[in-house]
Order: sequence, then structure tokens, then C-alpha cells
Amino acid sequence: MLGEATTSWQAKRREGTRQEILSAAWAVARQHGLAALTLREVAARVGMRAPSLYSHFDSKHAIYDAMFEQAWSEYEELARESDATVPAEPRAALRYLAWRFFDFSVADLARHQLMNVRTIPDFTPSAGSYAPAVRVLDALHVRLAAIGITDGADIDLFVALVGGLIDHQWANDPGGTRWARLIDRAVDMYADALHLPRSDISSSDESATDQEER
Amino acid sequence: MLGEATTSWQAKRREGTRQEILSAAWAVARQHGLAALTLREVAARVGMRAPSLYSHFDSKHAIYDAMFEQAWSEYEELARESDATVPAEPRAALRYLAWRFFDFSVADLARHQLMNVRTIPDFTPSAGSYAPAVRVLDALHVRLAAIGITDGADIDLFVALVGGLIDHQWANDPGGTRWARLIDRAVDMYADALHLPRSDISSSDESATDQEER
DNA sequence: GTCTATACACCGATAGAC
DNA sequence: GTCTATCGGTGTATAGAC
Repeated sequence: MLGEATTSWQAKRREGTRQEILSAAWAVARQHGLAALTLREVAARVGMRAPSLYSHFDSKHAIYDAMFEQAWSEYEELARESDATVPAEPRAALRYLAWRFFDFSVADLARHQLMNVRTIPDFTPSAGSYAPAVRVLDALHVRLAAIGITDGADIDLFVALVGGLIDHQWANDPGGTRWARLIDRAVDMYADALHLPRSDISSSDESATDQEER
Repeated sequence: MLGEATTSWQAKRREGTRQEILSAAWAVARQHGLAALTLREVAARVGMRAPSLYSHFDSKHAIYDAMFEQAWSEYEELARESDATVPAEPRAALRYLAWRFFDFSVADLARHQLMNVRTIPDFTPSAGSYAPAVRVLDALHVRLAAIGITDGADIDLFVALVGGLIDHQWANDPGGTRWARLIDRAVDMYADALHLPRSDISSSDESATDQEER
């Protein structure tokens, strides 16, 4: 009907400034730390005053919430893109999955803290923002099932193993490779425990992932 | 000499109020969350106004710093006390060490966040407060060496493994046992990877630790 | 030395004018 | 939608009472 409250291009413009705000928020978080994010600085970067942000987000937590969804969507996309590249051989596949998540988590501290560590005092992601994270975990279940890993406890163990390496890499050797170097060993150890078939072609095949200087 | 600035009982009294403040701080942290700790509330609990705390601590971070030291000293003491109880058999010893730290970390969220997670934005423990943590790690090195584990990478892997289980227990199943139930399996997997001798006495010996309903 | 009162700069959030 | 003004909260610096 005529006189509709919001036209299509108005909605698009609104979404545009929303993205601008989020983009500014990421920049601040990466520069000053996730917890040091302030509405006043975010607003300044998009040429606004702090209270104006409340026209686009209900609260500061709502901004964190949208960032949380973006971060997991980002990984979901990366996982989907590299999906065809996952090796078929079980152990190589596990190594690939471990490295993929490790590299992603180690590349951006603010993002990692938001996704995997409870850094923000009272923040809990909403159900909607949690959806991409759930889909990523579902996709992992499918991938592991293809390898023959279907037991929930086995999956939990794999997740905890990789997560532990990531956390300690950030906590004790940020920017280094001290814990990254343990990934292949950790995955092999895990694969042995699950009695996954050995690919005894030779000892020089290494992992099928594309790491450079490790 | 006479007219000394601080007498012995004055120093003792000073240390007493310091402990009172720290005790109040722990209570607030456990009740409202570690990051939600405010000087005004801590002060109120010891019958002071907020600025008065600055006679005893240089800053809020200094309080966190003292709490950090207390937390690790607490574990150091527990480790020392139970030192004689650590089984001699390598795999049982590993299980014992894993359970000991897991249980300690899972018992108190605020304490765990302070010790192992970087929850407070700008806080970094001072060298002095870090000392007990270093001693705990040194003691772990000694313990593992007695089992035959001396390689730094092996130790890192063990630490990351147990830490990963703790973090995921808190993050995804606080108060539950979903990740606790994986400890023995994880330790066995680790022990196998290191080719630790199997204690093939029987299959009913279980771990030598004193868990109840696991 | 120990504590208080006061003040300051900053924060997230709200109300209301335009 | 965006502004200004403001509120109640924070950590913390300082001056001064005792």
C-alpha cells in the first residue's frame, strides 16, 4: 500500500549504518581490546554521538550480540568455502579441521574472546545470535560422522583438545607457535585413542593442509 | 630504635585489615562475578568508604593481583598437602594430577577466571604474584619427571589437555560432569601417546584418587 | 598512618527537543 | 534519527581531619 512505514531502500540504508557501526566496533575492539569498547568511541568513528547508537542497537550488549553472530558466521562461511578441501583420509581430515579452527581463532584475539571466552561480564549471546555457532557445531558432527566418529563424548574430547591448545597459545605465547606445533601430535594421539585407521603409506606425507612455516 | 615508624603489632594489624579486605573482595567476586567487583562494595563490607582502600592497596588491580597470588598459593598448598598421596604408578599419577587441578578449578568460578582466564580487561599479574603459579608449574615438572616425562612439549600438551577440559566444563556444562567424565579417557590417551607403561594388573583397579560419584 | 569528604573524568543509558 | 542534557554508576586522585 502507499504510505508504507518503511520502504525498501530505507531498510537498506538502515542496515547499511548498522554494518558501519559494527565495523567500527570491531576496529575499536581489535585496537583497545574487546572489553575496552565504549559506545562513545564507536559513535565517534561513524560520525555520531553515543546516544544515537541506541536508534540502531538496544544496548551495548546488543552490539556484542551482533558481533558474536558475525564472528561465528564468518567461520561458518570459511568452513563452507574450504569444505571441498577437507581430506578424505580420517587422520588428515582431523588435522585439517583442527588447524582450520586453530588458525581462525589465533588470527584475531578480540574475535576469539568473543566467540570462545567469556570475557564480557554479563554478556550472554541471544538464541538468534547463537544459531551460526550451533550450525558450525552441527556441520562438525556431520564431518566427524563421515570419519566414523559419532559418539558425543568423542566429539567433546576433540573440541576440548583443540580449544585447550588455542587458549594456551593465546595465554602463554601470543603470536608464537609453541602450542600450534602440538596440534598434529595431539590429533594423532586422539586418532590413536579412537583406533582410527592408520594411513601407513609412508612417513613423509605430513598433513594435507597448506601451512607454511610450521 | 625508639620512635620507630611502625611497631610490630601495628604491622600485624595492618596485615589483618589487608586480609579482611581481600576476604571481602573474594566474597563479592563469588557473589556478583569477578569482573563486577567494585571498590565501594568491598569497602562497605569491611566498614570503610571506597577511597580508604587506597591506604592498603595502590589500586583495584593491586587487589586483583593479591587475589591472584592467594588463589595460586591456595592450590600450591593443596598440592603440597596431597603430595604424598600421588600414586607411584605413572598412569594413576597422571590421573591424580589431572583430577586434582580439575576439581580445584571447577569448585570456584571467580577463582578459576582469575587464575586461568583473562577475564579482567587490563589486569596482568605482577612478577611477585606470579611466583606461586611458577612454583606450582615447577612442582609439576618435578612430578612429571619422576614419571619419565621431561620434554617441554609433552608437558605443554598435558597442561593444554586438562585446561581444555576445565574451560569447556565451565563454558558448556557448569555444575555438571559432562567434561569431567572425559578426564580418565583423556589421560589414558595421553599416556598411550607417550608410551607410558601399562599397568595391566586387571581392568577393575580404577584410579587411586578419592572421587565419589563419578 | 588511617580514614573521610569531595571532586573529576569516564562509562552506559534515558528523556525530550528538533 | 540525531542531537543535547542529564542521571546514576564507576575507578581514582587529592586535601584534610584525627
